[in-house]
Amino acid sequence: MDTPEKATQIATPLSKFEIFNSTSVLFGHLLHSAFWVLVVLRSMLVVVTEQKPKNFIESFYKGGNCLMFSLFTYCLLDSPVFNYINSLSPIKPVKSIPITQTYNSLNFSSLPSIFTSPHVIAHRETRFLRRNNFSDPSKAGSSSENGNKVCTDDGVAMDASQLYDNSTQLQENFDNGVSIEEDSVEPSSDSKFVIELPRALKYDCGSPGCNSTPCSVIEANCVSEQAGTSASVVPFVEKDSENGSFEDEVHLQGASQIEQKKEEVGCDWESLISDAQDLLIFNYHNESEAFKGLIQKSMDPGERFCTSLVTRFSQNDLSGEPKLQMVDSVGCSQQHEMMETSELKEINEIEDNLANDDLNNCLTGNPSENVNDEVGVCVQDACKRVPTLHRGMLRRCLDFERVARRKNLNDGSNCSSSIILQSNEEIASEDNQLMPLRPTSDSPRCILPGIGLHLNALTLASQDNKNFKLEIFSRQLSLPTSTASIHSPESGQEPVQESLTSAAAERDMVPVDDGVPLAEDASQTSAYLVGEERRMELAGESESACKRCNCKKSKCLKLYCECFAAGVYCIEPCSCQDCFNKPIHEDTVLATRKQIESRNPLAFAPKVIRNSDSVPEQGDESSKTPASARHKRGCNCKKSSCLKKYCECYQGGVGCSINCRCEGCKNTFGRKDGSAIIETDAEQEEEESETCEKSGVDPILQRTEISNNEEQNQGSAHPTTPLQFSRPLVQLPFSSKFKPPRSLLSIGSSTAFYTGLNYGKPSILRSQPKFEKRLQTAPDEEMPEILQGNSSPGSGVKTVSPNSKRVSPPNNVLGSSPSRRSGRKLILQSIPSFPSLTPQH
DNA sequence: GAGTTTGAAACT
DNA sequence: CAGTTTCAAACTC
Repeated sequence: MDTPEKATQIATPLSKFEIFNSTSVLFGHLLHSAFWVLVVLRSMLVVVTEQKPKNFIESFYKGGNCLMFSLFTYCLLDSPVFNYINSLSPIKPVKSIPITQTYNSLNFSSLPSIFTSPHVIAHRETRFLRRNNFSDPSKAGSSSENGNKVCTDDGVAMDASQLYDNSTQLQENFDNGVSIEEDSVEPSSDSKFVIELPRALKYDCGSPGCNSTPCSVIEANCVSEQAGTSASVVPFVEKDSENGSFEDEVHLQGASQIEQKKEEVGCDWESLISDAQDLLIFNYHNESEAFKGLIQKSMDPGERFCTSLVTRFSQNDLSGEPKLQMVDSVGCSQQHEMMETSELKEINEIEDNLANDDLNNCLTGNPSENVNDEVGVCVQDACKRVPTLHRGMLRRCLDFERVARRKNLNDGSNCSSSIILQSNEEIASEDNQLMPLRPTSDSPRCILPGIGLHLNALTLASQDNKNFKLEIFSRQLSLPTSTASIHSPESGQEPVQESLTSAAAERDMVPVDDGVPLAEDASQTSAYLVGEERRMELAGESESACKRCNCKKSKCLKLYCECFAAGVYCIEPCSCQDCFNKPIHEDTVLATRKQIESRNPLAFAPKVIRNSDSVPEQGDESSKTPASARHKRGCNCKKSSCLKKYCECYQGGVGCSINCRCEGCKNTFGRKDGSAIIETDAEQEEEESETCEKSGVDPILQRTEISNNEEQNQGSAHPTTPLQFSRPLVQLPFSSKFKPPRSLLSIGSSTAFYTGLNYGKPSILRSQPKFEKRLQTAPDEEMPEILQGNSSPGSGVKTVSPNSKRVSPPNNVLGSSPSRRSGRKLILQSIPSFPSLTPQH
């Protein structure tokens, strides 16, 4: 180009050389186009013919036409002449990579494999749409994409030279601050279609989330890393398609690991797939997908995440219960096969987003840098991990109720619950894996909750309105934080917990918000799951929450067994003997449970009731203290003076009440006779300190309790079930006996509780101040009524909160915010159970 | 970890 | 409903 001749020619507007050059380029493009058109046609045919090369295609393929063409193309493209032309043309070797890959794929890869994974297709498709619209943002992703591409090519010996060239070129591009994308894209103007494919391929590597500014920055700095991350996405997909469970991989393996794996597995194959899939997109009409794409296009990167989620879910709603299936598919291979393309797509998408976002967070080291993205990630993350959560939840949280439901559902197409249960056993091993994670970090926890929730959300969504779904997801946003924490140690634990808690609480709310009775199997199941998820979270938050019995004679089928009482199956940590409280014996467990409930409907109800009513007895301070809550039946301590955990009141972090028959009560949380509190300053201080911790929460709790109280009357046996929803009592409370540390109890329980007024205790005037306080803090419409009720002795309104004991950890305080008020009622209903650990087998 | 204490749960 | 027994957690050493 620098030759004298060239220089002379420059004067002329269009020299022969240029013409030739352009012509050559055009020719090359035409060849490319032709080739790709062929490929597309083939792909289409394949799709049409049920993804199998048949008849024409097969003959064509076998006949060598394709091969011939490929060879021809390859020769042309690889020939010195073409190379020369290429060197002159704006189209850099980068572009040739896809071609090469294609060539390889055509010759050596099996067609079927290409189309086997709808996930991938969907995956790519989405990207495809996005990229087209966001040329700019794509730059950011492009770098990674290119990087990924290079990686992909690594596996191909043939392309070694080209790869080298490409790499060099890439490097140059980066050095110059110019993304490779530009090079490849620019030419696209000539033959858009041709370029499109390569680009699509790139997209595979790129994450949708990369559109965000942060991502671009990151990519610029860390191309290689990004590439790796992006690569990680693919493995998930593959895994999914192969095993039906990719979640574990994701969690267990770091992004880097996955990356490596991907590379090892077969870059070539992947690239091929990506190409083919992109092509397939044309044939694969997925309404939702298209819709999604449109939305994404129209939206800003930041907003896109949320919107996409919403859209996604809303779509799911419309489509029925695809999501649910999707989730289930994890545990149920059968369904996996049945999964629809749209579902798979969604999953893939989510995964991609998650992976990318996570990566971004990691790279930046500042997860919170891009709030929008983060949020999106979180949500997506939650979605992504749904399966995993399920497993986690399944572990131990299987509520007996669920089991019962499961039976009912067994036949049904709606296998959500059943699947979960089944998966329980199947996934036991997996769960175990997860377990270890808990202690180490929040990550596991985070994951679990999110997933479970997600599933629930999905289930619900399919059945109910979109709003509901939206809420769920929006609530799940909190989870993301936790997720982020996983990647970035920086995030404090508190935030995570908080997020979790809030998420849990909110989740609980979900069912309620819907306002849809959960009586029906499906709905119930979903609601149930939600509760379980929540439990899981709680469990994760505080190990103490985990039930670990040591039963020797009760076979864990009596309330002696904490696990059983809590409505969870025994797990490995348990030291029980002859344990029947396992999924294997679900029949027995259910029967026993029913029997016990028949005797005492409140048997599985939370023992501690968070109730404002209790206050009267104790006096002003009580209002501040956990004393506001009361033990359902009261203790009967004789020797412990209610100062040890032998005392259920003390254990529950609540003061003794009139209901207690204790002797020599010295309960620091509140004595049977309110006077006691006043007597000891030390005690007061102690209580106050505790109160302070909870002070923020109390109002809310009270409110919630109040609201609940209205519905529940302990006088009736049913109060236990929060069940406005018409849920059968049995299902309700799974509760209970969660015995968290005091602090936890006092605070956490609030969300889950089902509160009621204490048994007809005479209300004391002293309580008045408390009431006032309540009113101020929690101006609920219901409050006044309740208060009145409280004031009237013998009102008989009691609280039965299934999970009263299972309160969320102290950290929850933060998590619980006034904003949730509306949801609280709902939460109570859905919360029935407790978090459990891994299911044991 | 073994033994004791304790009080709820279960039984009569 | 009260009394007794059984049971497993809580506690102590």
